Amino acid sequence: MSEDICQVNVIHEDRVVRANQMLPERRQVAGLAAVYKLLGDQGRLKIMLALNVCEMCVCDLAALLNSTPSAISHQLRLLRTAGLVEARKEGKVVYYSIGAEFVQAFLKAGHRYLEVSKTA
Amino acid sequence: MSEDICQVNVIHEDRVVRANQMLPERRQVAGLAAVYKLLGDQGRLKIMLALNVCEMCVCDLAALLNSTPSAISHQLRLLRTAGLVEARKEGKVVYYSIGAEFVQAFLKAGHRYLEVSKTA
DNA sequence: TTAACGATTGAACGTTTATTCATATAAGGA
DNA sequence: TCCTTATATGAATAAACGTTCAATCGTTAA
Repeated sequence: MSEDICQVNVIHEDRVVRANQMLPERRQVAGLAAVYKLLGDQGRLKIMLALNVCEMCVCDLAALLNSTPSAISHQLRLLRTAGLVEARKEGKVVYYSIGAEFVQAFLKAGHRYLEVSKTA
Repeated sequence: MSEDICQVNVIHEDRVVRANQMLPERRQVAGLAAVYKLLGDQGRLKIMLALNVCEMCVCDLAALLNSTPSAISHQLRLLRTAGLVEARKEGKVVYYSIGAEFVQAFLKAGHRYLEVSKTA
């Protein structure tokens, strides 16, 4: 009867140890995954790509995505909470724009992917 | 009684038109979102970060993620179908590694994010 | 003040998704 | 051959997710 908690039979312990040392902390991986997840929805990704062109209000985005202001607003709240977009209010209208510089690095990686997948 | 199919009141039609022209085709946005979505899970992201260090077998990854070979195998199948990883069989052991160059651009964007979020 | 509009919110619904468990395949060693 | 090990797979369950609908808030114009 083994005392191991983990039943997995590690084949290459050296690799596991090395990878484990290279991995960011749990919290950081979680934060990074959260960003990817937000970009991993077609609607939200379109929003981000659109805001990368120019700032827009909720109605504009709803028209662009052929969706409803309510649905868009829900998505924007998620993006805003994560700091991916920021809001600016002008009268009744709320304008949204890209919220942090690092976001563009993600979108740039996306564009590279699109070029590759085009030629393939 | 309006004939508009879309009930949304577009405020800045010029912006909507411009953003619409800049957006990639529907299929491409979908493909890109699919990649982000795959990276948007903590487990899969860890797998990708680990494979970016060195190739590993299913058992190694299971040990690293403190998970089961079955769960890992399911995730690897998704990553493999999307071309994010590739498999190499050697005897009973299957070694997985990063499947395409563009993947590294995504992970690099991720690292930039981690640096920013550290200082913040 | 009232009405109209842009935006937000909360609850409910249906769908998608990750994990688990049991089973199956495939390869090596006894 | 039979048993063990490394993966893979399918079905089932529970959690997470996106959209919808109805209601609400805040602002501007009448």
